[in-house]
Amino acid sequence: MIDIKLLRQDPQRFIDGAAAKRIEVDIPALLADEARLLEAQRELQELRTIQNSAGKKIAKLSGQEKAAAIAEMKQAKDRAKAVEDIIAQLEPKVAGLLLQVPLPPDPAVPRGQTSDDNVEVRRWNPPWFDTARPFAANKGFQPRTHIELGEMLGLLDIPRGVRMSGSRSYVLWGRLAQLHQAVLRLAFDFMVNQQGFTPVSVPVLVRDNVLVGTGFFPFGREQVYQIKETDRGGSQDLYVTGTGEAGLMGLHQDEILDGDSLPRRYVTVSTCFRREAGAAGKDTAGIYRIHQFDKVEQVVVCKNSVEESNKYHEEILANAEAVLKAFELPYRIVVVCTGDLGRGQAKKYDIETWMPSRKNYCETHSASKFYEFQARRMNLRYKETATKKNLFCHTLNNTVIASPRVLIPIMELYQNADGTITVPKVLRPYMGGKERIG
RNA sequence: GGAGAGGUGGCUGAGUGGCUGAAAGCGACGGUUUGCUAAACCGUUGUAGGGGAUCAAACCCCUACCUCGGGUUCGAAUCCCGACCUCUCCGCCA
Repeated sequence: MIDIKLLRQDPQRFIDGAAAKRIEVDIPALLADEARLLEAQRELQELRTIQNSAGKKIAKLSGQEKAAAIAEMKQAKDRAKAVEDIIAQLEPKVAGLLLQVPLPPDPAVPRGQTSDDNVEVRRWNPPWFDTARPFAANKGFQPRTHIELGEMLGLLDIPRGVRMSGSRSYVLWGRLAQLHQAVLRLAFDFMVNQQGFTPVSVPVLVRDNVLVGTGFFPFGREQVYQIKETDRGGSQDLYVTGTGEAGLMGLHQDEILDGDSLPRRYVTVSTCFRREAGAAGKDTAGIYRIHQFDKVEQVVVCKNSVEESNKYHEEILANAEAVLKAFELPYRIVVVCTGDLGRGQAKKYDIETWMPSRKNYCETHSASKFYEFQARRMNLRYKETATKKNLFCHTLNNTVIASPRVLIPIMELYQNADGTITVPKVLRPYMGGKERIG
């Protein structure tokens, strides 16, 4: 959520920002409604002042004087009632509209329409694989896809996954299931042991307000699995989170943190669920776009400072890169263009890892910077030590690793001519020393 | 699932219709005292919105908030209804 005061001061900035993000929102209507609401609130406040002072008088009066004062007070009450009705009508309207206003992108973010307009900032290759050359030139044989490899080895079982749970479901068997865990463990341990992030285990079942707070709702409702507890007498429905970010951000909802305790740097590993509504027919093969996966996610909650936000944005990006480098997977960083940015994001880096079967770099990570946007929705503040003022925090998040998607480049890049898969060196300690699968 | 009890400020806890944004204690912060520490003493100490003053802050005024929503009343932390949440006991299950 953006600051309504800033919107009043400089509406054009927000109108331009929404246009750059290709998001429709009627800002003039919002401002008009908000002005009417403010006026009504001011009037109500005046009426309350009258009521309050009259109330105190009445307590001291008696007889006819008292009766007269009471009659007068009744008038003020009736007028107040009318104004209250106006407020009751406008307030939800204004709040709903305000929730829709996007955070303007950083000025330096490249303007563009779709992900095709994202701008590459750098790429990295391990010594043994150059993405500029074909696979066969790098490894001396024609590659198989991760699906072919997985089926050949009997480790990736899509039919049984589909039988149990429908499309976009899968089963990992044996050493592939172990590799999946190894990837997560390494990433999690790296964040905790090397980077000093606080490990947290959070709910993946959350209430509506957590997802409104993180900015997924109200627009992402159809992407989220819903547990209809209200149908069976429950007080609230629950939602199954699509990322650990939700639980980590929800941690400090409605809190005022001690400024000296910032930044808070959290990491969690959680199973993530996504409906993938509207993605029918897209990426249907294999384990690229699936309904359930596991992800190590990092979140930073820092002070209300653009410099700090920028610093931690680079830091969480570097953390993810460090893990990919440890895996020796070729990747590139892109800056996501304005048209491809989410409503709440000021700037976003995607990390795209090379996938031979797709002959392209494909998104495996997404590092977002929100400034106050999420914190306002979450009502997440801190007390600044020097001024004792309560300020909204800044928040950022990034994937550390998401699996099984990252198993695609691992399987395909580490495959051997005979269809076996070499285990990346850093993962072997998590695989009981195993060097090769199959 | 059955039966009870209860939700007041950072915390503990008083308060059954106007003088209560809320006693008292604790904690925190500032100060005095002190060789240092501790103790003692004095003072300050919620949040949000609006208005005024100001270059800006400090500052001043108003309004709202005693879980939430409705109701009664001229007036509600206090009375009534509903919701939500917490705790205890029993049962059931992991």
